[in-house]
Amino acid sequence: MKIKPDILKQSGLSITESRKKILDLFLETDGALAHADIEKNTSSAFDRVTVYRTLQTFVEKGIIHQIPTTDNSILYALCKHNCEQGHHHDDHVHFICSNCDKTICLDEVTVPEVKLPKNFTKQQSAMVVTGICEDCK
Amino acid sequence: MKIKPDILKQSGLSITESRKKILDLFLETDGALAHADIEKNTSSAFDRVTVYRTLQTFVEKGIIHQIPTTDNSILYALCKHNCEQGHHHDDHVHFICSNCDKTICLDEVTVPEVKLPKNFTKQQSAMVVTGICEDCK
DNA sequence: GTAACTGCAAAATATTTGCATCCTT
DNA sequence: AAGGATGCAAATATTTTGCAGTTAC
Repeated sequence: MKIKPDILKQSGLSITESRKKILDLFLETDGALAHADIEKNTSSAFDRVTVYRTLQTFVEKGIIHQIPTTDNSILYALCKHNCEQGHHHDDHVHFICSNCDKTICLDEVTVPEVKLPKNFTKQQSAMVVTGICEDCK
Repeated sequence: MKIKPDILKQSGLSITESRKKILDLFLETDGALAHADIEKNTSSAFDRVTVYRTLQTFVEKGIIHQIPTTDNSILYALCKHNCEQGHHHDDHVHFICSNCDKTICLDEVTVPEVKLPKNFTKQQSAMVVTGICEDCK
């Protein structure tokens, strides 16, 4: 596993308490986190605004990516593969367990290609599968 | 095209001004609408709260479905096929144009099946493709 | 007439912005 | 020391809830 300071340094970010802590959370969580989860798990160690700004920065730098949800929230998960700044490559499937509500990145499952209608050009695609995860089985 | 009152009646909803107008909007829009779009396009003819409640009701009754987005909002689109109350079958791909920002339901493109890891069970799946649409080509 | 629906007011939440201060480099 | 990052306060925006009045059937 990569060491936190490295990840931050590689992205040209200064190494601060909040960034280390939030990054930690992602590294030790096997799944996606919502803004609320982060506030909860850091027990308000720092300002809500800082969380907003940190997440935004991490997305911009390609450290985490956003997962679309259907409930007026955004989930964030670590970019495990070759995401560069401003250019994400998270073509894996996201799985949301309808029992435990966890969101899991299925890194080994690639989003399949689809044939788009004529005159449509694809840039990115995302896929979210809902169901029962291995732990709740 | 189905006639509005029918859609409402079939869902066991009373036919009211707001429901007709919002349903109208969906019928004449070839694409998805966000809560904000609806408020805009009905020029505040009725309360914001009514829009929230109407959308919620429509989703419950299987008249519209939600499209996941990555920007803290929910998009809604008409269910064109066999959606029943409490049970959606919108296995088509959604396309978001990064130029004009419109979201289009590609009804003819079905979400492909993916092989999930052992012990994962699928209930539903959704797919969102970003790119350039036919109009912006 | 009754149940369902709407509008208004207000509460609860969530997000953004500006600025002074503090920390990292 | 300089630039970037944080915390605080406050402005906005969004969503939810309760209730009284209205409408559809």
